[in-house]
Amino acid sequence: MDNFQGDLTDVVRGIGGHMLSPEVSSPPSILPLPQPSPSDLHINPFGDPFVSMTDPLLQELNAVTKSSHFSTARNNSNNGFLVPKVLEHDQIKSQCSIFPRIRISHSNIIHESSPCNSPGMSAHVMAAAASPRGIINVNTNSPRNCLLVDGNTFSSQIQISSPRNIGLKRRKSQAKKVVCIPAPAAMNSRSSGEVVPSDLWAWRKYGQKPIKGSPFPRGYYRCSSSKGCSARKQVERSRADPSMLVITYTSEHNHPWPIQRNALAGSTRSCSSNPNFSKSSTGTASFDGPQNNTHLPSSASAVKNEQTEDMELENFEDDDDNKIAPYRPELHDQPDDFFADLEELEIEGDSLSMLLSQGCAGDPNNETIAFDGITDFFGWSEGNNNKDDQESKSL
DNA sequence: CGTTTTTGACCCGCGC
DNA sequence: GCGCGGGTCAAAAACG
Repeated sequence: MDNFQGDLTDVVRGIGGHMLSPEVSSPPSILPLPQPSPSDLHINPFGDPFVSMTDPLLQELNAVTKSSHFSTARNNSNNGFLVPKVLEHDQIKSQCSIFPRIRISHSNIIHESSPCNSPGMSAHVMAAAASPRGIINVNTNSPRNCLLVDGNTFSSQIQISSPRNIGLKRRKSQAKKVVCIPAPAAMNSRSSGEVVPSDLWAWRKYGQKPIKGSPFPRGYYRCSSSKGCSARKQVERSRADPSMLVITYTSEHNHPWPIQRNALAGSTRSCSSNPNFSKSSTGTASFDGPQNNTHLPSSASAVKNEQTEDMELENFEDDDDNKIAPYRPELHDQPDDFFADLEELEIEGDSLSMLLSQGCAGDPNNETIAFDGITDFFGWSEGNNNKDDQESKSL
């Protein structure tokens, strides 16, 4: 058996995202972010061609990065700014193993309050876009898009690789979106001690394979939110940096955000490990429906809309496999019980609620957004360990 | 009971 | 054509 089997089994419901083609042997080049239209500026900071299938959490992250200029005047210890440094695929090195706690100031600056001392840390977003050659290189100097940072600059590297790698056939030519995220161990873990980043989509694991050359196995997940949904994702640890998780999204969701997470039984194995997935009185995971989607900080939901717009700018059409009608998430106004639900979350110690209460929900008066909610939401905060530990013990 | 996870087997693409 | 490696299937087990 594979000694590492447990490493990825728990990594699921993960972050939505950005892509990059793992098929590309050489590190993808860094792309300049497309210049968004004024209206887009609030939505798709990364110019993610897969926005239509991005998970809300990532979108939120995008929103954050977008709304901020990712300045990195400070990066050490406590006051360093958030540094969503996007590294080259498989070249992720020396990043914090833990997603930094992020704070968004009113001045559009993201602060990093994590112990991470690496200027580049956090969201490693790699986007793969269609390119005739597989890799597109673009550099964005736009303060808005480019999270340019070097030294103490903030680096947000967006990697774009073509979904259709030359020579690859159907299966391998599918457009892929790769997201690289920190994968702190022992967080949100199950018996295996693996991290379980969560998102609003319901993912069902359908396979796991050891990958040659990598000590870590790759987990295969498909969307279980809707039957017939072709959305899939692969989760594996970065070879270069085991502390990082590489999530590859394939295909798009052909349905709106799940109204309810179907899983009530088996899913709780992973879902329950995340305290942020509070259960409703009916036992339904809190982040499971369109309404719940809107429960995300406004930055997230707001982003969703416009990202969809940007999506059309990207190239999915070059691959037959991509001829999926762009998924257009239905954004709803905050439901009446929106804040009621938030309270529920807060009661359960959900940092997400804190995040919302601190301004992410769109309160312009709040100067700082405790982005801790993101990490907690993803189950990346150390606080989640407790529950996980408990769960582990029970297993 | 319904759903997910686990895991060995099978299928497929690719390089030789 | 063959072997390798990656991706998927599907049955059994686990879970609430």
